[in-house]
Order: sequence, then C-alpha cells, then structure tokens
Amino acid sequence: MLYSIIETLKKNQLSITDSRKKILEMFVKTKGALAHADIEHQSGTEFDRVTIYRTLQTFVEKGIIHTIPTADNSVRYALCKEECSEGHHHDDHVHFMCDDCGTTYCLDKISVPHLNLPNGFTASQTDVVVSGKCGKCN
Amino acid sequence: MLYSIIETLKKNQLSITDSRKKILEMFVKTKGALAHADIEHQSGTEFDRVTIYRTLQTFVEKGIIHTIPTADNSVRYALCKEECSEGHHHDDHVHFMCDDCGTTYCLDKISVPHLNLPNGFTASQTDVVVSGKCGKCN
DNA sequence: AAATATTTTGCAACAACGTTGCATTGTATT
DNA sequence: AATACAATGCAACGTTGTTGCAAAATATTT
Repeated sequence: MLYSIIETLKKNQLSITDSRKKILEMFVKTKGALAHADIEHQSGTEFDRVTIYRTLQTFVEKGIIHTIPTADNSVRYALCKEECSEGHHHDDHVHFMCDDCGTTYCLDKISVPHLNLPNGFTASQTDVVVSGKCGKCN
Repeated sequence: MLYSIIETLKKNQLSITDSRKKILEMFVKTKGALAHADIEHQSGTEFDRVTIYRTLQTFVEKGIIHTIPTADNSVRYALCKEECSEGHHHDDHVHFMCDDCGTTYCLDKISVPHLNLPNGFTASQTDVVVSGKCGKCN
C-alpha cells in the first residue's frame, strides 16, 4: 500500500510546504525511527533548526508520527500506523533499539503484554523498549 | 531492613563526602525516582550543578542507582535493589509514571514479560514504562 | 597527629538541545 | 488577483549537560 504524503497533510488540515513534504518523506523512506539531528543532517541547510522542531511537533500533535522513549533518553520519532487516532497515539507496539548501529525499529507485530498493576494504579499507556542487536548486526 | 549510606559508599570505594551522603539520602527517603532538577531544588545552592551531575554519574556507574527511561524523555534515577550487580544493572522490573503528580515508581514485584523478537534480533535489555494514575491520585 | 598522595569539588567556559517573538515569506481562500 | 491566513527564518534566550583546571576536602602513609 502506498503512503501519500500530500493526502496525509491534507487530511490533517496542514498547509503543504516544502519542509513538511520533505520531512514526512524521510519518515516514509526510513524503516527505523529518526531523531531531530538525523533530519537536520539529511536536509543540510535547507531548513532552519526551528522549522524542523516545529514540524515534528505538529506531526506529533496530529498523530502522524509518535515519539519513542529510549534507554538513553534521546528523542526519536517514527511514523504512526494508519489506525492511530488523531492526536492520541496508541502506543501498543514494542520498540527496538540496536546497540550497534543505533537504528530504532517499531516492532508492530509484537503487542505490549498486559500487566497486573498494584491496587489503585491504572494505566493509560505502556511503552516497551528493547535494546540489543538487530537482524543486520547479528 | 536498614539502608546504610556510609556502608554503601564504602562498599563501592567512594570517598565519603557531603554531597554523596546527602544525595544518596534523598534517594533512600524517596519512594519514587528523582530527576537532576529535583535534587538541585531540594539541596538549594548547597552543591554545584556539576557536582550533582558527577555524583549521579558515579552512582550509576557503581550500580547504586539506575536510570529510568520515561515517555517524555526526561532522565530520572532510582535506587537499585541490593541484588544489582556492580556497574551492570539488571533492569528487570517495570516503571510507572503518574500523569498527575509526576511521581515515578519502581514496581519491583512486576517483572518484565518475555517477548518473542523477530528472527535475528537479540535482546540485551528490556525497559517497560507504564503511564497512568498512581494509587494516591486515583 | 602531621605530611603526603589521591579524590572530589566549584568555577568558568563551552556545546547541544529546545523554545519564543516577530517580521518576512509562502500557502490557501475569496 | 487581492486578501486572509499559516509557516518560515532569524535572533535571542533558557535549559541541560560536559570538560579542564585550580582549590579544597578526603584518604593514606609515615
């Protein structure tokens, strides 16, 4: 199935601009997740740092991408699957970070297991981050 | 069982200094996790920012405390249980972050479930962070 | 207990990351 | 094509975290 960048932007009532098209394209073309710095390097001096920050923020708010909690507390982003409800992302899949190459994967097929919390605790979201070696580095 | 601050420092071959005693004491007295900023506020101008950073770093290296990955990518620390092997922390328990009061708990009794990774992927560490409402805020 | 060696601290400077306000430019609407 | 609206770039700023080095505190030796 094809991911239409223009359609995605329109659907979310966002103006179609160069930065949004290019940044969204990067996510579509990348299997793994991207950090702000990755985008900055890939795009060179084409966009201002601030524009990249704001674009990422907007995409997160609209539910186009989601943030990934990482073991080293760096901020990474990845495309949301179509089913993501707008603005509220259901983080029901597992993330994997390769210790060698640094790539972050969304393991969409592994769902987060249910946990029995202590009395009085209720969960709204569960994030699972696995570190180790990925298929390429093993 | 009593947690002896001095003993812990000695055991890890660390000089016994004011900052280490006080910062370690904060962790012992706190049920939840602490961020660098928490420590800075609680200790006022007593210690330099840099000292706090270095103390936390040292404690992590020695396996006295461990870092907690959070959904909002802020760095938090919590006391390790005695069983932690020096320098290498076995992060086999679940962490809980309250959306209301911001407290972070180590749910020591809930162990991280085993996951079936895709072919070629091997795990070295698994972090689980649950967000929601804690016992006090529910 | 005093002198020496070793560690730790505080300061200053710096780098990375992220945010905000505002004028300018680009996109959408009429 | 003209107007209204939204996004961008720039500058400035704040926070967070790091590094080098002299001064101070701790540990060790005599």
